[in-house]
Amino acid sequence: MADDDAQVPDRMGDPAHWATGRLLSTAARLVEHAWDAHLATWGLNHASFAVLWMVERGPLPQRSLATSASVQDQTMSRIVERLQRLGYVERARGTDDRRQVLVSITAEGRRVRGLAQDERLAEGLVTDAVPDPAALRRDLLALVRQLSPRRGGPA
Amino acid sequence: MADDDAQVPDRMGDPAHWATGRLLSTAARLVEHAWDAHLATWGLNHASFAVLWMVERGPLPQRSLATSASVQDQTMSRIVERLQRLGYVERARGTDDRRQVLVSITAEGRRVRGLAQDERLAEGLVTDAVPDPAALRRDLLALVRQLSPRRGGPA
DNA sequence: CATGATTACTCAGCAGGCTGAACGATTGTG
DNA sequence: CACAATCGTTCAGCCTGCTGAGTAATCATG
Repeated sequence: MADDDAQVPDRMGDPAHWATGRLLSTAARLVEHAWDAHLATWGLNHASFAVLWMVERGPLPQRSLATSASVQDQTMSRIVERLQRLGYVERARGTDDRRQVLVSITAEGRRVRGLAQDERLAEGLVTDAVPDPAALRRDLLALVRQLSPRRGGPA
Repeated sequence: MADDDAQVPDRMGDPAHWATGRLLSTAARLVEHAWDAHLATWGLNHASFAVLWMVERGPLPQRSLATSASVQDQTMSRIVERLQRLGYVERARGTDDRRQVLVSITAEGRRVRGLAQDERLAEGLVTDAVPDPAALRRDLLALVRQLSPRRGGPA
């Protein structure tokens, strides 16, 4: 068996032969990795940076953060816990609905968020490598819209 | 503060305003999730399925699997360990180079891989949602090629 | 042949994802 | 007011991904 291929045949060593889903996952992971390397300077990563971005305009319920980010509540809970440990956000019980946990950014969190922000780097990671960034955005957006669990969709 | 927006302002609730990297990560995770739901029938997921696909043609060193999949050796080690636990692959020390661990597929592994294969489902997840799947593939391929750590690049 | 560098892999530990189960606060209903 | 249903969050546990550190085999060099 395997009489005409090297140890790692082109068929699998070359991404050109991968299924599109695998291509998508790998590309995402590579971009994430590069972006995380930048954010690590302030103890942040792609997930926690996105949270800081969301709460910058004002306190939000943790559940809202999870929904917007398309992750489970449990996942968001740990991300916020870590941000709190770093001193970048605070958590307080909601006043009108005391079930909620309101997440608000601290002064230090706002400062760090501003420092970490680097549109040029972030977008450049993708746009510098891709022939048609606008088309890519359009396709990714279509994917996210299509696959996001729509609450109250076609009953 | 926050005098003119609802609890979750459009600015962050609507993916159209996200950075491209975040769009990419989210799209990848949503596609992965749907594909994993299918593979879970046989105890597989996107990572382990890819390994079965790679070793189907013959035994390969674990390191080669890691490199092809663009993950760390440690990550691949645990994926293979789990596949071994499921009885889908076997591990054997290399004969010529006893540092290597050669991963080979079992009969059961081959059978399950065949059952789990579903090109229509896998590709359809992406192509059914996207205007121009070919352009998406081209852009993702460019990203992977650009960001993959090239060993022996410009010295 | 002995020594040191390199290679292949494993172990320990952290973080982001997931599911399932529990818990407290709120809301609805009789 | 008591009680059940619901909502928001947390806890436990699993998998994938990462880094850092360690071990064993191989290779290169003197």
